[in-house]
Amino acid sequence: MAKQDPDLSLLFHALSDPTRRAMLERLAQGPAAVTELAGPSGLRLPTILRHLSVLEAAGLVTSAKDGRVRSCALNPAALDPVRGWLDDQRAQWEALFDRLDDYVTRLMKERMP
Amino acid sequence: MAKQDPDLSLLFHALSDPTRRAMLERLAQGPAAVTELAGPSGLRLPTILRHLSVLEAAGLVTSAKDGRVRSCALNPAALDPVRGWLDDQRAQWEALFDRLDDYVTRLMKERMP
DNA sequence: GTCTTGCTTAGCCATATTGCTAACTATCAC
DNA sequence: GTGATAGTTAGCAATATGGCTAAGCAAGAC
Repeated sequence: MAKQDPDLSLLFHALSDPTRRAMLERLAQGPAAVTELAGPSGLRLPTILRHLSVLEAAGLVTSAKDGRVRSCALNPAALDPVRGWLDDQRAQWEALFDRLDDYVTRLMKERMP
Repeated sequence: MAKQDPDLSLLFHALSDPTRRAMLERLAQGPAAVTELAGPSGLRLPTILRHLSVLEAAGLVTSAKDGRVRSCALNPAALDPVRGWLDDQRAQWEALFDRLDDYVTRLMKERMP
């Protein structure tokens, strides 16, 4: 058990901050400039820029500069590993609970034949 | 855009650490004691205990002490908010790309009638 | 050119996170 | 009771995170 899946760590960490989730939700409405992304957050631009760099490092967002405006957009494929991990976990968890269920059922039969 | 969804922040933060994900994966095989949970990680018990408390704070794991052994188990419902958020995001992202697609299609038609 | 706008960089501060060791408590085996 | 086992608590150190201000730079407006 160790430091595998750095991607997942980056992704989950990027998603763990409400400001960053709000930025993603804003971008789900369409591309936006940095100032627009800061929007109603009340945070300063440098702060937003750091959050943006976290989102970019995780691959969730891409941005490009057009003139003096940086336009930011979602990278829709980026959440795939997250979904994959969640699906795997759920599958394993369900298998576990099925096993526990079987176990309990067997116990019941043994005790109440 | 603000500090809503403290649950989501706790959950994503709990999932952002590979050690904690490994602990969850171990628990997906069945309940385990703390020492067992530390297992091959090479980390000391106090460290594991802190990770455990993060997982419990996020609601992902429950534990109870039986004699001198603390037994830990998954809480399968805990990931639901995460799945919910991901599903919402995906739906919005798809809607966005459909809109962009329509837009491009319309542009093409206007230019190449 | 000059000014404004939009972003960027550098650097500071407070707090949180992640690891550790050392010392303690509580149970179980004998 | 004695001793081993399983957690637990307290506290330390290094680093990461999230916010800020101040100062800089580049593009567009005039």
